[in-house]
Amino acid sequence: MIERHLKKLRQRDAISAEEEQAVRGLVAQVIEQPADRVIVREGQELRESLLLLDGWLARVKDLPGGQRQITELHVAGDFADLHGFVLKRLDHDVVTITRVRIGVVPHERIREMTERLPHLTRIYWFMTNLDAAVHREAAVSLGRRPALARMAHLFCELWIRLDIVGLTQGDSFDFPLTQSELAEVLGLTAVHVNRTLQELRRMGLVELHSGRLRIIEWEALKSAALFDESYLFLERRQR
Amino acid sequence: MIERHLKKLRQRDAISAEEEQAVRGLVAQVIEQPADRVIVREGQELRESLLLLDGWLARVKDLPGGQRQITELHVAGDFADLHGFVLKRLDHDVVTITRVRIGVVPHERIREMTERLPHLTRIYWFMTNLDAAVHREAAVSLGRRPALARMAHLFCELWIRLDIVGLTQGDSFDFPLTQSELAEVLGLTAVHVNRTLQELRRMGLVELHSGRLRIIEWEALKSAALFDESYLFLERRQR
DNA sequence: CGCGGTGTTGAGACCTGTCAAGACGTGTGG
DNA sequence: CCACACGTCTTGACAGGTCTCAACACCGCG
Repeated sequence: MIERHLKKLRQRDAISAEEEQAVRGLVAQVIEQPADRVIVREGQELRESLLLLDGWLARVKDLPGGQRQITELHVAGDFADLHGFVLKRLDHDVVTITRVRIGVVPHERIREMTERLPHLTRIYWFMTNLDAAVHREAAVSLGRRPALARMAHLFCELWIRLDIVGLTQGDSFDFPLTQSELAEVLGLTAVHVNRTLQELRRMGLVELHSGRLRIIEWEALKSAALFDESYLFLERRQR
Repeated sequence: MIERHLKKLRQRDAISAEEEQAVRGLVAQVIEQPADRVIVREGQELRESLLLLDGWLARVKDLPGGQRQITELHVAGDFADLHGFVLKRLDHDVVTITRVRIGVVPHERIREMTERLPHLTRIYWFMTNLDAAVHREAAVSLGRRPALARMAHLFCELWIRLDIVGLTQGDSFDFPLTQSELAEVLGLTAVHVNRTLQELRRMGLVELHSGRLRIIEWEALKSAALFDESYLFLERRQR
């Protein structure tokens, strides 16, 4: 199941046999968690990071007053809080969206990797920077794109990210978020998410029901979103 | 002038004499650039990163249609595009706000550092993750905070970041952005920035004229912004 | 003295939010 | 098997924050 993670790495750079061994050796144990659980709390002292093997996670920032902003969604293959390795605590919670399987990676092992494998270290450094690039694109969405384009953009991004790790089937994929959770990602209210979703459906671009998202018109969806995938750094090259 | 950069590092972890030497050795040359110049273009192949020694930079993402989102502001001491070292190209432009002095750091030297100095490498890894934490806080602002709080929050953040590197004087600091540029940071229009600024002034929280921002009521400004500095990771600890 | 960039103001439109109620669906217990 | 409960989704009416467009004021600079 760590295969998905390796796929994600190999999409961006070559991984040697020795490095692959090191990656496989990172996971100390595999645990499961049910849906709707806080699994890492903001500020908590960290000794390990979480490699998501299966299911969906979200990174959530709370505001006094009960509002929340989901700053990133994570799917199988993502290192959800690798940044915690150097930050030592997080500025947000990590919560489960669905039931998940997680590989627990002790910081001790990552640290050992940084002492021994500089190239692999640079790849993981790259991965946290890719994460930041996704944040920046989200900032553009939140700052400048109207609701419809914002939602369309998210769907495009998720399609590509899931496709890399083999989690799309034909023109659709599992999409377990409720409309309220979607609203927390998009910086909208649940009511407006509902109406925007209907609009996307009425335009014949996507369909979403019972936890499954179908992209009907990929090209039209992309242009509604003004989507340009270059911020996902899909090219493979020496890092 | 690289002292400001060292200050910023030392705020977060101890730097040994050997590491300090390495940091000083990163800069190959110092160049100057006038205001309002694009100095790194999105997508451009990178062989060096830019350490800002003096002045202000912005990282800008363009949308087809001419809209722009500034995803981060940089002040003296910031490594503006350290993430470019592993990304190899940027997903945004880097532009000058003011006249700047910049230390040019060849990637070759950073790479050499990653092979030889794992602890310093982790510190720089930390710095790019700090950058991402600032992005996340910006996402909360853009997604959830109304204009007034959003602007107040930015002013609080800048005050702290400038204070770390010794660029505040009393209750004020140089703030060279035009209202249009401020709008590009905040995801607002210039007109609304103007009105919001008047509101903050009318409330007696800040004053801004001729490129200088004065914070009149720090506590009131913080609470108007719901500002909590913990996302800036100001504590010093082993990384 | 005129010009271009910047800042300011007003009126009206529009997108998104708020509040409230009801529909739907699925799991639970009687 | 039905009744109910709870979360989720949907809908309507209305409010409000922010945008758009347009005009004008201000100011430093050539």
